[in-house]
Formats: sequence, structure tokens, C-alpha cells
Amino acid sequence: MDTPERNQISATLSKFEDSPVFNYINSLSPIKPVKSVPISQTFNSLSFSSPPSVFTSPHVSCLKESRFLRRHIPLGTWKPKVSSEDVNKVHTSEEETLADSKRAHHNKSESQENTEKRASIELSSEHIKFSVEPQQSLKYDTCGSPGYDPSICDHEDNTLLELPGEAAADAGYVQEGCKTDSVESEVHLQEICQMEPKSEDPDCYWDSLIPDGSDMLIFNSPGEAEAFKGLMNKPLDPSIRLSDFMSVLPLSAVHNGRKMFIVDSVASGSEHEIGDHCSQPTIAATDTDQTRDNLADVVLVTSNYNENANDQLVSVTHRAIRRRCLDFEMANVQKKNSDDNSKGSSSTSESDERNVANEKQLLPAKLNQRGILQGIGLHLNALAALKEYKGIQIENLSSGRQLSLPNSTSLQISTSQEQQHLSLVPVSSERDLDSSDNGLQPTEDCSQPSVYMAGEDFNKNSPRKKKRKLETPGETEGCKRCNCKKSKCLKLYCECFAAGVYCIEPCSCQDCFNKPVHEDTVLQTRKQIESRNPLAFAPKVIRSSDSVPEIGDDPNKTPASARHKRGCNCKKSSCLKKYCECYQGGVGCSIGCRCEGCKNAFGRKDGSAPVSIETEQEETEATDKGMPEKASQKIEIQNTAEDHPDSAAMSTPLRLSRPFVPLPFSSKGKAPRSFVTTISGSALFASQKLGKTNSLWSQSKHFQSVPDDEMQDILLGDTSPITCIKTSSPNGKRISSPSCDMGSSPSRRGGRKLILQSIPSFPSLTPHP
DNA sequence: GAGTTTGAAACT
DNA sequence: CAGTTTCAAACTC
Repeated sequence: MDTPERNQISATLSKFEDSPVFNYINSLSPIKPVKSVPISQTFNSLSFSSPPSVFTSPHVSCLKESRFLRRHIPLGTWKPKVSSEDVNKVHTSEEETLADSKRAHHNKSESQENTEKRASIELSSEHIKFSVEPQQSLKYDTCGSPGYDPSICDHEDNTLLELPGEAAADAGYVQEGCKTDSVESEVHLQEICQMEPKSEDPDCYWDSLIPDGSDMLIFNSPGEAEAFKGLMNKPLDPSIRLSDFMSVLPLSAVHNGRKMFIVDSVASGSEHEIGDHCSQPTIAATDTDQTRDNLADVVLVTSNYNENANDQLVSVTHRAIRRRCLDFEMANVQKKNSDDNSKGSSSTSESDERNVANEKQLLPAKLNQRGILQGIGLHLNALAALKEYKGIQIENLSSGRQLSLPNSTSLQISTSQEQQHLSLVPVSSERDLDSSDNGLQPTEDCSQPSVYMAGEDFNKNSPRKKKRKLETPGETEGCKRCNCKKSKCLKLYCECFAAGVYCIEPCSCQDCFNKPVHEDTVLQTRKQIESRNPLAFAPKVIRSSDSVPEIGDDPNKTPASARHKRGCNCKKSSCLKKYCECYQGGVGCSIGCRCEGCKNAFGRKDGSAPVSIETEQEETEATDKGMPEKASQKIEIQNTAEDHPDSAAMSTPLRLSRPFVPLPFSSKGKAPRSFVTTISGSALFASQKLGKTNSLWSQSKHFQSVPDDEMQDILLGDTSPITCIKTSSPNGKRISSPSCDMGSSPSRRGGRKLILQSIPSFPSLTPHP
């Protein structure tokens, strides 16, 4: 699809205001009746920082990096509101099928070419998608969420992966799955337009909204809506904390301090129509009066709050704007005046993050020291640390994040979790490695947890989601689901807990405490466990690889190795079953493993080629279960050729060298849980927090097996070269350090440096040179 | 779906 | 630190 030039967008928008169409739109009711459709709540991890929840929900998926946050908003039926020619258009037809959508979209793009512009709406029976092409937009995909339709997700994965440079293409780019997104967005834009105060200075208004380089964040998930709702329901309180918003909004939306649109279209399953409730005037008044000067950057559009929609909407909008002021502006303010407590207090982590980004240099020192507050972490915690460092009072982020709303699906940010994730920076997921050309982009992974979904609530609202989840094993299964009965999901036995995610609906756990409601307990428990083993929540599988070959590395050689951090201890399974964490994680065993009779198909402990006659037999078994024989063979070959027999960490090139090969795991197509863990923790955070994946990526290498001590050093900015990081678990179990075998590879060095350096650039939405 | 096996996690 | 117990996933039937 053709995407109008980004820079054109602003202009276009401006034009919008003046255009008759715009007026027309404005005249329309801001919100059209919409049937809500169960939506996948998940928030995709972004490549930008987004608020992690204490535990992110495991069911996140499809992470894509693009400058544009895109969320799927499956609107059941969305009624097209406007079609405009000048502006470009909105093609709407209520009942267009996807095919129709495509067509429409296509047409749109054509028109866009002509006009350069902007919003186009297409409706699809099921999904309305939107695409906005602000210069800098974040794309937020929600695919992979529990209820998310895998097909779409997959599709998007393929289609949406975009190189930074190609971001612009997004808007225009529409594929079936993706296209719909575009449509949705467009629709939302319309709504926004409608909602936005007309009376205001159009110039200022739109400028503030979308204009140059604005980042657009679109929220479609019901959960978000709910979360907002909760916040909004509260009386407008100046003291509202940024964190409150943060819990709902992805940091990414904020971190740049750019304009942000928040479009919330559906309350899951809700069939209410809101349109009538929203009154533009009210909103306009609110926004304009107070924020005019500030040029509200955040526009929240809710399409369907059932009750009191009007009020809520207004308040939401208002707050959103407020938030904007606090965040974006605050960040700046803080920079300038750390003294400004009034704002500072209200400023939330977002600001902090931004600050961090800008002042990364500060991070190192303080992070570590305090770093370890609840977990350690760069992200919010880091920010917190930073704040403290600056003498700014740190706000208890966690408290703020928690959404009190019952129904809120909110994205909860958990301080501890975030910290941990950051500190541990897990390795990228295999996919990431594979797909990312340079590791810059975290790929989305269905398994990535980014959002907590109130399972119960969620279910209630959207049984369909549940169904979908169940129906889409590949995707959903990637997500953790526990079945704990006695551990209350507060032990590492619990996969959800271990993965740093809250238990959600699909879990069959009993007496589960691993829920946002028990955040305190969860955090406490985590602390306790971490005190025992700082790496307890680190990804089990550590991958140290850069997707990008490093200088000096043999191109043919897989740059990375992946190992189980602790190594396995298998005795009977021969490391050929998922009992074996190494195998489960799709990595070979290393000398760090204490396994007996290792036959790990991904690489034996002794470094020998994985496949032997015996193994083959075994593998046959595996194959039956879904492991492609070829894959295994391939693996073997690679191992043989590449592994260093003597090297402690036998590399498992598997993932790096080839595109993601389905692991031999379950016939169900379920990704190894280990992977999930890794992915969820690392990739997600990396992307979310740092925005630039690559930086994290690199970091991840280091973090992978870096003990806290070292980690601290690193964070502190200790630049002393670390040739090989030795790690050991508290209990004496060995932790392989994959990187070691690489020797003092450039990657390592590079990664190290990156740790600090990369952090800084907060999610700058602007393209990276 | 119930029962068994397995190995990590937790405990002593 | 080693041995034991507990636990839940993986697996089998």
C-alpha cells in the first residue's frame, strides 16, 4: 500500500481541520454505535517501552516493532461514519467483508496517494483495523493475545514486520489481517476527529494531536478501556498519578513525549452503543479549556462505554490530556526542574523513563545500588532509582499501577517485575533471533505476556475469547497456563509465576494468589525467592546471540548460543523429553548440565552431535510429536559443525542459524514453555522498555547469565571488560554462560557497552539513523 | 481423564 | 551441600 509520507501527515491533518469533511465529521456524533466483539486484550509488547505489569500477562503475542502502535480492534460492527474525499478518506461500509476491506483499502491508498492522506476507514465484518501513518507511529499488535485469532497474528507477523525504515509503509500496507487494522485505526481517527473539539483552534488542535512525529497509540482492547474507565470514574483529581495511567497505557505511548492517541473502541463483548452518549461539546470544553495551551497530545476515544459513557468519555479524555501534560511535559520539566515536586509527584514512571532515556548515564550508578529494589530493573524501577538519585521522591509505582477497577483488564505494571525483567533481560526469543534481521526488532511472540487480563472478568465478557484461546493452541499454548493446586501459584513450580506473569483465565490453578489482586503477596514472594536465587525469575534459557553477525564472527557460524541457564539434571529422560528443561527450551545441553545419558537433540552435553542411532530413535518419537525430522537433523549437522566440543557451552545454533523451526515440542504445536518464559520476560521488556530492541538485545546477552553482581557492575557502568561471565546459582548449581564460549567476541563487548548506551534512547519514535 | 513418571523447586 | 520432600508438568494409558 502506499503510504503517504509521514511528514505529509501533519500537513494533511491540518488540512483536515479546515476541510469540509472535517467539519462534517465533527458534526457527526463522535461515537458510532458499535457492537463490540470480544477482543484480544493483550497488549502486545512493543518495541517500545510499555508499562509492564507486575507480571505481564502471558498471553501476549505478536510483538512488532514499528513506530506505530497498532492494536487490533475487533469491532463487531462498526459503523462507518464518514467518507471523505479530501481527507482521504474513509471508506466505509458496514458490512464489508475482509475482501471488501482489502479492496476498499486499496482504493483508499490510491486516493491517499492523491491527497496524501490520512484516515481511511474500512470495515470488515469482523475486524476493523486502522492504520494511521503518523510520522512516528508505534504499531501495537495485539495478536497473540489469548483471544486473538492466530491466523491474524501469523499473518501479521509476516506482514507487519517492518523495518524501521519501512514504517511509513504501514499505513498503506494492508493485508488481510493487517488491513483490517488499518481500517480500524482510521475509523478511530475519525472518531477522534469527531470528538475533538471543533471550536478550538484547529490548527493547534490537530497539530498537537498528530502532527509531526507524533506517536500514535491506539488502544482497542476492552481491558484498556475498562482500566481507563476505572481511572476515569474517579473524580478528576489533579493528583492523579501518572502511574495510574501507566497501568493502562503503554509507556511506549508516552515515552517519547509525543502525541498520543488513545482509541478505545470496545468493551469486550459489549454490545452497547455509545455514540449517542458522547458529546463532543463536553469533551471539547474540557479539553480545550484546560489543555489548549498544552496542546493535548493524548486523545482518548472510547467507543463503547456502556454506562455513563458520556461522562466517562469526557473524563477520560480529560485525564488523558492531563496525563499528557504530566507525562510528556513533566518529563521535560523534571529534567529542568527536578525540584518541581508537584508535578514530579504526579509524574509517573513514564516521565521517568523518558528521563532515563535521556539521562541514561545516570542509570548505571544508581540502578544497581538500589537496583534491586524489587527486582532490579531498568525500566520503571530504574526510573524510580533514577528519580531517587535525583533526589526526587520516588513514587510507588506499583501501587499506582494497580487498577482498582474490577473489570479493568488493565495493563498492570509491576515494578518488581519490570525491574527484574530488565535486569535479567532475557534473551530474545528464538523467533526474535531468527526473524529479526538485526535483532532490533523483537518479534512478537504470542507467548509474550504483556498484559494482564483479568481472566475472570474477561471471560465473563468474552467467552468467545476463551474459546478462541482454546481453539488456538499454537498461540495460546505458547502462553503459560498453570495448573497449580498447592503452590498457590506463588512458587516457581507455577509456570506463570515463574514466568513473571499473572495467572489468567486459562489457568486451572486453585487458590491462586498470582493475580493482580494479590500483587503485594506476589511481589513479596518474588522477593523472597529472588533473595534465595536472584536469577530465579530469569529466563531459563539464555540466548546470547545477536542476530546480526558480529565483526569477526564467522558468518557461517551462528553467533549465538543458547543454553539453559542452570542446566538440566535429567536422569531418565535422556534429555529427550520435555522434562528436560534444556530440551524443552529447545537448547542443547551443555557441560553445565548434570544430566545422565544426555541425548538432547539440540545438542548433547558432551558436545557430540545430537543425533545418533539411539537418538534418532528417540527423535522419531519426538518427530511423531511434531518435531520435524529435518529440523533435528539440521540441528545435528549444525551442532556437529559448529559446536566446540570442548567448549563448555556448546552452542546451539539452532535458532540463530535458521528461521524459527518449530521445536519438537508437543504435537500440539505448543511452544516450549521455557521459550515462553524467555520470550516473555525478555523480549517483551526489552522492546517495551527500551524501545530499541537492539539495544536490549545486546544487553540481553549480557544479562542472560550475568549474576546480579555483575549485572550491577554493568549497570553501574563498569566498563571493565568481562571476558566471560561466570554465573552460578545460589544453590551452587551451575549456570552456563553461553557467552563464554564465544570468547571475547565482539558481540560481547559490544553488548556490554550497549547496555548502558542503549537504554538511553527511550523509545524514541523517530527513526534511527 | 486418571494415573504415572519425571525433574525442578523447596525444604531439611 | 547433600538428601529428601513437594510439586506440577509431561507423559502414558
